[in-house]
Amino acid sequence: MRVTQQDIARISEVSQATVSRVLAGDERVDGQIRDRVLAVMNTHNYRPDVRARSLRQRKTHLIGLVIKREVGSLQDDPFFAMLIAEVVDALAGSPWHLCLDIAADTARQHSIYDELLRTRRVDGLILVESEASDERILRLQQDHFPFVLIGNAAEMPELHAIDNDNFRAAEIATSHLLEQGYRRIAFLAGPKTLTVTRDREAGYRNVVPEAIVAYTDFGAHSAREAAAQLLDAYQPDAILAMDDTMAMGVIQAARERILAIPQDLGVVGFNDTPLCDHVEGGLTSVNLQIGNMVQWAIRRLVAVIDDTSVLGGRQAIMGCELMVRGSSVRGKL
Amino acid sequence: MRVTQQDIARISEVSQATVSRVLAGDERVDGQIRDRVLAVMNTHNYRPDVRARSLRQRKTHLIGLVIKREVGSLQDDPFFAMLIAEVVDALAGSPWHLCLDIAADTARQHSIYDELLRTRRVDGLILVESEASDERILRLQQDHFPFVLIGNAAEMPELHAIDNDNFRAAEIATSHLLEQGYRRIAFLAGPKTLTVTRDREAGYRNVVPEAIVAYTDFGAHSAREAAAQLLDAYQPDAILAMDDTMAMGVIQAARERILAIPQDLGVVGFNDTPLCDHVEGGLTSVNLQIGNMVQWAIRRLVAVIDDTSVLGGRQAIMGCELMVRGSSVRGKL
DNA sequence: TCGCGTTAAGAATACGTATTCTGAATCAGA
DNA sequence: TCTGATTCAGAATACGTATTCTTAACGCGA
Repeated sequence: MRVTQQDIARISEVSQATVSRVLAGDERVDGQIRDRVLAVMNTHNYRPDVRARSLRQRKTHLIGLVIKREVGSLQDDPFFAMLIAEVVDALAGSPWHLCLDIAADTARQHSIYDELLRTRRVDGLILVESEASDERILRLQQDHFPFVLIGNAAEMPELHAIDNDNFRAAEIATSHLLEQGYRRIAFLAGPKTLTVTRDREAGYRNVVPEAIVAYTDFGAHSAREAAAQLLDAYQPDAILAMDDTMAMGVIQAARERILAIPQDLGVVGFNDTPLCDHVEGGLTSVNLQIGNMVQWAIRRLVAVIDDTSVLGGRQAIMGCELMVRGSSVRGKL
Repeated sequence: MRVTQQDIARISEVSQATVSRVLAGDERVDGQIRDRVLAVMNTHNYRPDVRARSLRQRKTHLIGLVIKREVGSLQDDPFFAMLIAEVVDALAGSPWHLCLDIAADTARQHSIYDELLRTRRVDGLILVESEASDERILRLQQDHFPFVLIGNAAEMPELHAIDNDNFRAAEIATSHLLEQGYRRIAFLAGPKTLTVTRDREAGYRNVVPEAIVAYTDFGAHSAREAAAQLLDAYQPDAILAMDDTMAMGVIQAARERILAIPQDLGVVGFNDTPLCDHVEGGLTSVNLQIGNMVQWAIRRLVAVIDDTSVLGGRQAIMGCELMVRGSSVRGKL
């Protein structure tokens, strides 16, 4: 049988309320009694039942991380693994725990919402890669449910959100390719509906002399096909891909055409994942400081949950850094 | 304010108990009343509070997945991403949710145990890559806490566990290299304490004419260094690596030495991760059917939690399949 | 018509904790 | 010495649900 506060109280010859107070570190309880209760707790290996605590305090201390993607993309794209790892890391040692859900299709998304917040399983949500007009966000808002966005939310300044400066990131990456002497730089973009796609495309267009853009789905496979078409139709001498996984697809397409990297084709990705080191000579990529973003998001989310007054604005933009490796460096021509 | 069973009861002009019964699909409640209550639930958008339910039923419907690795290895090694993805997938649509924790150091591991099971946050645990003499397992056993192992537990047949046939897997991979004409085949092993390492080493030794073994930590970086030493000291013509990530390290080391793959060096990995497609010509790898393992583990865990009589033995061994790609095929010499 | 078994819903309770309410004891001030 | 404030711990309650206990109504056989 499980040992409860009632048991501890009986053995310590105090009331259950006192045990609870000791547990909470209440100053008003007498030192001698406190020590006695603590000792009993210790010998009986007591730990409070989080289920009862959740009911009473109306707080589960669980944070939901909801990713709107195919479950399989978790394997293909290290970005999400990085994200999850950072969340786990940021939560380590805190009283908070992670509840993870991933789904792309709308029906499943809705059931996740039902399960996670309407039943009050989690205290707050972190949303990743939501679209601008995401109907889920409206539901969360009208339910007054605590949540934080990772991704662009410029159109809704009342939301708590953190994002990269994707415009600038694409500018920097494109400029770098120009400096390296590449002239026909194509942008292999993600789905057109995502704000992250639009932001980067805008940054790219702002710098490039002549824009060549192709939209495709995430993943190495789609990227490979799209890159093949791009290469055949436009003969670009460099491709900026939406992420490293797609850049790998680009590299595969280049191999098939016996294009040497970086001589014949410069390639740059995003996210600075471990994939970059698996490319011969290294893959140039934009580091988006996911760790910082996640830390901000969690700090903010916890503050919202605890109803702490939030310092600063509701949105933040994280800087980024171009990690130059072999795939984009051929020296000036 | 949140709508509760009490509210539904009041509006439907029945007792709270009846509402609860309707929710449970209790046959004994009158059809007319049931419809009325359901209608009220619907219009008021009622969903039961999972916190109260957890307390009452002594069940949180949360499953903990505990990975004993550095948090960072989640990014480096797609294996864990695959594992997590499979768990999420297997849980989708079920009443169960995933609580994820990752940590390598012992202190943090212990606090995870405190947090997850002694406070009854989760109903059961899935453990991955535990060592044979893992002290955590003893604690779980004496607490009678439901858990399932993914990994070898042959020494403890009373545990519920599922594993690959790692002996056979290593045999198959090694035999394949022999068939391809490789003669000096080295095994780049993981930490010596892990049973998975020992099992595979045994399978390898069982087939190879002359054994060359090096132990190292997981991850591409350690593998690269270890492979470099291996190549310089023993001039093997093929290397069997513990996983695909380590195989990538091997490939890097080979590149530095201008060794062509597969001509000068054959390489085989484990796990059949997406990394395999990122290698020129493809990386040969052993597919361990993680999906099947995870499904077995979860089915079993849920059965143990629900105290359902378990059919079949307590342990199962999953088959595997060698996915032959370019990195190990040079035709017979 | 009486009594008993059966059915169906309400009343009451328990799950383990945090917190408010209550009361006894102590202490300070006059 | 008495009064009122203060301190500290116990009693009581609530959180929202599931379930056991209880009771009222009904049907059926004698």
